[in-house]
Amino acid sequence: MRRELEPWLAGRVLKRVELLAPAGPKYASLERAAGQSVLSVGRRGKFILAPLSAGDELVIHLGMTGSISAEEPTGPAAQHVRVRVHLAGKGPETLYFRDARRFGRFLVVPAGEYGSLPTLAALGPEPFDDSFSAADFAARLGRSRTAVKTYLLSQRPIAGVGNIYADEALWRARIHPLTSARDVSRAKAAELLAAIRAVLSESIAANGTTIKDYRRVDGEAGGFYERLAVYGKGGQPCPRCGTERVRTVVGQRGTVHCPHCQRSPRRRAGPAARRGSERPVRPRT
DNA sequence: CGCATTTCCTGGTAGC
DNA sequence: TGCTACCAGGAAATGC
Repeated sequence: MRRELEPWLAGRVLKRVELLAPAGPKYASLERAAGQSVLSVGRRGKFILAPLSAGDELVIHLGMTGSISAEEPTGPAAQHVRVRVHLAGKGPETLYFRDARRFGRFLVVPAGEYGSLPTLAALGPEPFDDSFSAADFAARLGRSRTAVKTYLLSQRPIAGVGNIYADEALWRARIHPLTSARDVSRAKAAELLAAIRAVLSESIAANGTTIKDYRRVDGEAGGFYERLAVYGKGGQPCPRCGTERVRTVVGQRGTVHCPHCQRSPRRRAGPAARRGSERPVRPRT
C-alpha cells in the first residue's frame, strides 16, 4: 500500500484533510495538515508515515477494514468514508479513506511524537532491515514469557506481523503458537525470522491478502488469500503431514496450527519452575 | 513493569 | 421475514 500510495502523495500539497468520522484518538488533528506538502511516504510496521513540510507527520493505519482509493466509493460503501484528502497539483484530486469498523487510524502528529500511539512508539525492528539479525530476534523473544504468537502480535519483537502472517510463519517454522516466547530456541528464532520474511515477501509480491475488506488503492483484491497455508483452515489436513489442523483461541485471536508439525510446548524445567514461581503453560490442543 | 482482559466498532451470519 | 446473539480482530485502555 505504501508503494501504491507514494506516487499519489509524495511531493504534493494537502489542500485540506477533511474529517467525516467523529473526531477522537483514532482520527485527530487533521486540520493541521492543510497547506503542508508531503515530503515522502514511508512505513513502519503496519503504519503509513508521511512527514509533512511544516514538521508534522501524517499517520495512517488501516486497522481491520480500512482502505484508500482515488475512486469515490459508491453505494453502501459511501457511508464508511471517514476522511477525504484534497490534493493540489498533478494526480488524483481526492483520496478517500474508508474504514467500516473504525478500527483504523488517520491522524496528524508532530513528527516522531508517538505518545498517543504506544504500539508505534514501541515498534520492533523492520522485518527486512538487513541489520536485524536472527540473534537480535532471539534476544527480543527472550524478553517475554507470553505465548510467542501473542508476543508477535504485540509488534514488539518485530514490526508488521498480524494474525494471518503470525499463523503462517509459525506453521512454516514448526513452532507451537502457545510456546512461551522466551522458550523459542535461537535456532527456532532464526527459522521463525526466515519464515516471517518469506511469508511477508510472498504476500507483498502477491499484493496482499484480501479475505473480504482489504483492497489495493485501485480497488483490486490482493492475491495471497489463495496461497494461505493455515489461516482459516482449521479442521483441514496439514499440507505437510496430513494431520487435521486445530483451531483454537490464543490471546483472544483465532489461531490455527498443526498439532503434529507444531508440537506442544514443553514445560520449563529450570530452577524457577522447580521453585514453583512460574506456572507451566498448559497447552490447549 | 509485565501480562491478561476488556473495549472499541459494525457487517455478516447462524439460529430461531 | 425479521429478530437477537454472536463473531471477526489491531491497537489502546484498563485491571491486576
